[in-house]
Amino acid sequence: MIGSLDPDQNDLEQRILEETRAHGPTPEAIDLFRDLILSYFRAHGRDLPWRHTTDPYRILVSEIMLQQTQVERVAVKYPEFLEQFPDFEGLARARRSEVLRAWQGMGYNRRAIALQETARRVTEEYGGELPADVETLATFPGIGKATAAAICAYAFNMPVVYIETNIRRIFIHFFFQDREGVRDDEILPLVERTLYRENPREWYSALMDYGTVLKKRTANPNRRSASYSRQSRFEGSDRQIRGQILALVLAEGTVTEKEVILRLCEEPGRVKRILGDLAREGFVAESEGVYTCR
DNA sequence: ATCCAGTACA
DNA sequence: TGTACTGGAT
Repeated sequence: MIGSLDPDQNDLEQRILEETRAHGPTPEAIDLFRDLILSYFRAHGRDLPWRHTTDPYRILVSEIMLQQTQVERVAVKYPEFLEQFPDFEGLARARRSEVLRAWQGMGYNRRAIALQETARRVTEEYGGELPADVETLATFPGIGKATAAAICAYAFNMPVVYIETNIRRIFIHFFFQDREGVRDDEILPLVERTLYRENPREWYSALMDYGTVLKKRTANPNRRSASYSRQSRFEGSDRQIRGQILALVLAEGTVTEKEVILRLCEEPGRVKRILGDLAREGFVAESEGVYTCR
């Protein structure tokens, strides 16, 4: 049963909360915390497609997909995408329109362009081998500090220290119980101290799963993060229009600006502007008033 | 309404 | 430091 803790895990959680509340992140609290996260994972860890591989390409694809997209949706797209684009070379030489088509439904379509660009650079500049260090990985488009570190943990089992939303939620819950405005630079030393160095890959998988159950049981602790901010409305946004235009181009193959304006029922000036944005960002190419996606 | 294994750019 | 980016689930 997802979202439930065994009685002994529930007990562990209470002891950690009491210990940190009374004395802060003591060595004892750190030990109990590590026990809890690992015992939960070993009893209830999720069986996810990207946990059956350590292939750097496959880990990269999973991490890019998982940026701001729910696990359940990625779990559906991921195997399909890998079947169509099985390795760096296959993705590098694919048509952009095919990559975007395969990405449809995931959102944040620019990730697909960035991922293909990364695949091309890996094949052309790195002999088809994904570099195994955080600094180099962060030079690729669409790969920032968090994704670079995650790749190092999952593909290369390196003891990296990083923060993303599940990690943030867990550490705020356990170690910053009565705090507001918790900054990431306050959390990072605790990520470092708690890291299970015997197996970073298992440790970070375990953190992801505990973060997920915690979300189900508590008011989101991330609202007490300094980096928390609400996101803007989607309905009626440029983002929505962008998605609609791209879907139209992918469906039709080629469209004129006039056709796009006609089909969208939006302010013509707005549609023109967004179409221009999409062209600049490489989603579509314009030639003599006709837009296509190669 | 909220928010999801964030990144890039102003 | 703040904001745009996508779309679906709850």
